[in-house]
Amino acid sequence: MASEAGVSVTTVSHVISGRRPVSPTTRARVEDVIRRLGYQANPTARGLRTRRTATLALVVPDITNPFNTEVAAGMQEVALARDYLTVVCEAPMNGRHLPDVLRQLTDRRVDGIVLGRYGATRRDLNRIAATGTKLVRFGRRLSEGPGDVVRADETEGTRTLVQHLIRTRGCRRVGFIGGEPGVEPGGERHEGYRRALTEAGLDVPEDLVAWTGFTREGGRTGARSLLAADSPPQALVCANDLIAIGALDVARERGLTVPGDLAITGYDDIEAASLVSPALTTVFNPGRDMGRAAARLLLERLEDGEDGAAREVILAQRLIPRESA
Amino acid sequence: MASEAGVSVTTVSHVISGRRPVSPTTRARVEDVIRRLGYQANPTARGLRTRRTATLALVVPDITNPFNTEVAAGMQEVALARDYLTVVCEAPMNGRHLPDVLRQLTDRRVDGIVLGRYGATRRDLNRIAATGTKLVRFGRRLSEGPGDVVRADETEGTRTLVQHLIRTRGCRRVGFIGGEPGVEPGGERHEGYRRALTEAGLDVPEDLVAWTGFTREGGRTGARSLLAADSPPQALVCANDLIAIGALDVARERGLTVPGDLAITGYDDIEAASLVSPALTTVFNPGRDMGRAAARLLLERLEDGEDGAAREVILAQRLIPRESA
DNA sequence: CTGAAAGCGCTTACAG
DNA sequence: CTGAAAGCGCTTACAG
Repeated sequence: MASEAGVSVTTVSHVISGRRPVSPTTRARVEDVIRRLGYQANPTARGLRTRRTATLALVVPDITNPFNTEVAAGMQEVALARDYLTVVCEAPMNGRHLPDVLRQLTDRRVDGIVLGRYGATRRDLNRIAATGTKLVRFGRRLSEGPGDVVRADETEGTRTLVQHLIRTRGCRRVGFIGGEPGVEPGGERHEGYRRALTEAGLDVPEDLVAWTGFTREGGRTGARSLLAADSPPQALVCANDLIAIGALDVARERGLTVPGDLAITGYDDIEAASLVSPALTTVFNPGRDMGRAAARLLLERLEDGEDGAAREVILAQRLIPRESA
Repeated sequence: MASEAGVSVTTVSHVISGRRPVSPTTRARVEDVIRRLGYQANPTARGLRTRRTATLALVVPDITNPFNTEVAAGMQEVALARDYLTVVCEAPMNGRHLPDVLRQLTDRRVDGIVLGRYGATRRDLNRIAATGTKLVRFGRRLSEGPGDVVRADETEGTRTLVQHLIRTRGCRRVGFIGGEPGVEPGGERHEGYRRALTEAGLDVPEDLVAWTGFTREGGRTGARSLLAADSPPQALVCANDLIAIGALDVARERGLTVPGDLAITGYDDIEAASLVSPALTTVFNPGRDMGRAAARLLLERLEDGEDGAAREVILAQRLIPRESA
């Protein structure tokens, strides 16, 4: 390549990187040969020298979860534009695969890791940090370890949803079906529900809150129990879409029209949310935006000389009004 | 590392690779230091020498499609066991991003590419082959270009599904709603439908076949038109789950019970298939198995000295009997 | 059974 | 404005 253009490899390197001035004529000649030969610097050799691999990794508990793939797509979108490759790795929750996968990644010298999952221990995080690999975590607070943080505002998302419910349907008795007790993001979503009711001057009816599980079955159980209350709810705010689909089942079995007799809301906007009948009013979790934000945080530290304190980016969620509320 | 153990880097390299005998004592000493230091050979340096990167790439039109992520998970499962990394890249169908993404991948010297999408031109394929990168394609015939092929037997899958329908529900008038005319895998699925009817000694009712689109709306249109036939169908075989969900909508709007008045089947087993009411009887596309098979084909050529002619692996599909038929 | 040395293809001080 | 050379950390012929 260098000999083709009649210059040294040094010069070729510099016209590609732009790290030092090259005379216009030389530059033109080299660029011409580059184009003609379709030359592309060997990333492996470059990586050996620079100790950079130009790759970002996303680690998730389940690569099959659509939210996670949205995150991956968002990361790839910004990474590709900066000539970084995005790799997605699955580290199933069961059996603590996470340390192994993280090790694989740091051994391969990826430049940055996005931990799109819960369940990393402080030790896992510290080990990553120790290798110098840049880190972004999802969903947890900044204080809980090294690395930048990206998260969605679940509380605000639920608050907006419940406001919509109150405004459009005029409900006054509003119930809540959470997931497993104590498991996030159930708590944050419950908090948003409380806040919206309080702000609207409504009671927060303790008899209309059920904690079951983040599943369709949990929704059925929860809905049956809340519908049995002395003064049954006009609306059911469900902590995720699966719960809401279970609540829909119960409404159908009771012959209740939705949203006429009973309004129902979900959360997450999984594919099925728009496929059930009536289609679910829900909140879309901005996975793609979170992926974008995470990649940007990484790239700023990797390429733009950012070296300040850890940062936390909180993204707004988007209300998806459909038929069920 | 080498100095720690009091041996040359040559020896360290050989105890790791096992490519030449090392005396038991030396080996033990080196292995001890490796363990103590948590030493791991730098893959970048190794790659520069061996011209191998120990990475496999999966290219898909839409990383968000659950089928594609299943494929990725299957690839990763077998790749990880052989210390290969799997990277997933999205090349959207619109705008011909594919050549760029492919170029990125070959520039990075990935060892193998799995093309999990339709729409690659002969030229794209030849370009990959020219770089020496191993290639596996999905869903097209062997004769259509270089590389090994993995595909699911869609015709057989539909045949099994329709046999099930006939056997369990005793239907004699069975309709078919396809996707866009001429677009695969609609044709293969239609073929399986025809075969099952013929084998059961039933008519293939030309007036009960509609070609619409692979969407819920397509299903609605198709179902309305077939239900208007002089002698309406007892069952509707739909070319995918979305179409079946649309058919379900129409059954509900007409007050038909499913499967009592009308049996309905889907194809693919998307998440929503088990979430709608009644749950869809459908066929599961073995994405994970296809990913596994693809990675194995690649690894055989990369690591096991396989250098024979192109191979085609055809995987069976799995019937998922649920409520709708 | 083991080691010294070349070389993979870059980047980057150093020199001019 | 440009080039010769060192060096990134391995693997692998070559030599003993």
